[in-house]
Amino acid sequence: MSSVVAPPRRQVLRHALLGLLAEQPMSGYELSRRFEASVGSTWSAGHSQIYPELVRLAGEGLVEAGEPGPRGRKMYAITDEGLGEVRAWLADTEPDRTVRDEAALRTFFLWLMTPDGAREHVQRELDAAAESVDALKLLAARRRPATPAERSQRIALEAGLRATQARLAWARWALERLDDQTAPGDPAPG
Amino acid sequence: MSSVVAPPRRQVLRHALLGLLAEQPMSGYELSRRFEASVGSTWSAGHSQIYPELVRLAGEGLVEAGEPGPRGRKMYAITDEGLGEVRAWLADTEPDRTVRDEAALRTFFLWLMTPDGAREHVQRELDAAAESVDALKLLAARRRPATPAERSQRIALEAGLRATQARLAWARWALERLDDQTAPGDPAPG
DNA sequence: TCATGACCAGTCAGGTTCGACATGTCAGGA
DNA sequence: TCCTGACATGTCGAACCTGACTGGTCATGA
Repeated sequence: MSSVVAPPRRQVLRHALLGLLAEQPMSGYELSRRFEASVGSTWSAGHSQIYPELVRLAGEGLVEAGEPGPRGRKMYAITDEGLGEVRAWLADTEPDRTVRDEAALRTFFLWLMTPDGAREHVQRELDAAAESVDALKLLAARRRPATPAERSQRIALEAGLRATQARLAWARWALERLDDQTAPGDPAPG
Repeated sequence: MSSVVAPPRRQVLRHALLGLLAEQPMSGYELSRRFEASVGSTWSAGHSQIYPELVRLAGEGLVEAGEPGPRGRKMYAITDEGLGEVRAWLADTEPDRTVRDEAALRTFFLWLMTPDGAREHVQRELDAAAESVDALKLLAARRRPATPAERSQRIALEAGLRATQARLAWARWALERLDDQTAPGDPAPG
């Protein structure tokens, strides 16, 4: 019955771009920096992925490209159709809840490391989390959000902050545990 | 000076497979189920990725394939070289700390959803987190870990549990916040 | 004047991942 | 006996993603 030509994949990137453009028109360069700074904790994309995607999006009428400006800069604005597309994606499709986190994966293999290597791994996790917590707190403490978009971002930021704080607490806990394991077993109970 | 032929990429999958095989020999099928059940919260791979990778690994002498058994089942065992390879990966390479999490990404675009849609999104996050917390707690409460591998897995599990609990708490917080936003603004202070 | 570094846009090869398709075995129940 | 569902392995095309390379503008300061 159906001669399905193209089984569409997830296309998270394009919808993320549309979502960012829904806030305000931006150039590809700006988009790529925003991607890192704003949604970077949940998704990532280099400019080599973003530029071609913007061209595709423009070809489909989901965004509109302006004339090249100062340094060859091209501004992209979302169209009504594009806005409809993100909204439909958000409303009608379920997110893929599989998470990719290499650092966390490695923790499963702690036992393959030397005792020092294991401690080092967890310590690095701790450092990375601590740094990230500081950065997120700084972001969160900025001016209080004024627009709906900023309010959403504040809520999303809070998710990242809490997740990272949990990771930090975990790393401290894990370090203690590793030390206990290295220390002589079965100390006499009080 | 250097005519670098092949810039090696991350190859997380192969090392994850080696790590799982370091614990005990397994078939591809078992590996693919283990992948989901054990490290599934941090990485994912379908069998269509695992089978060819095992063949490559065998070709490089990092694992050894046994003769096909009962239902065509093939057991794979890690070799000394393979063990060296995972260990080197763990000790000498830094993890890529970029995380991919589509559900979290969507939260940045809460403002593009209808009020009901937004609440629904967060509610689903809450439900998913609650379910995941239950599952992880069940896993964590099993028998106390006996082998080094099990102890590592317990520590890794704890990371997942804490992260998920943080997500659950966040979802509750976010729901309240969304309700406040929908409610009439600026209630007179006490 | 020249060098640096941020800004800005792209292309391309090659590795990675996903979904669909294909094939077959074996145990248990209807 | 037939069916179902878990077991078990595999291929393939298309989409996705990364790193490296290319080419250019503009402001600042040495």
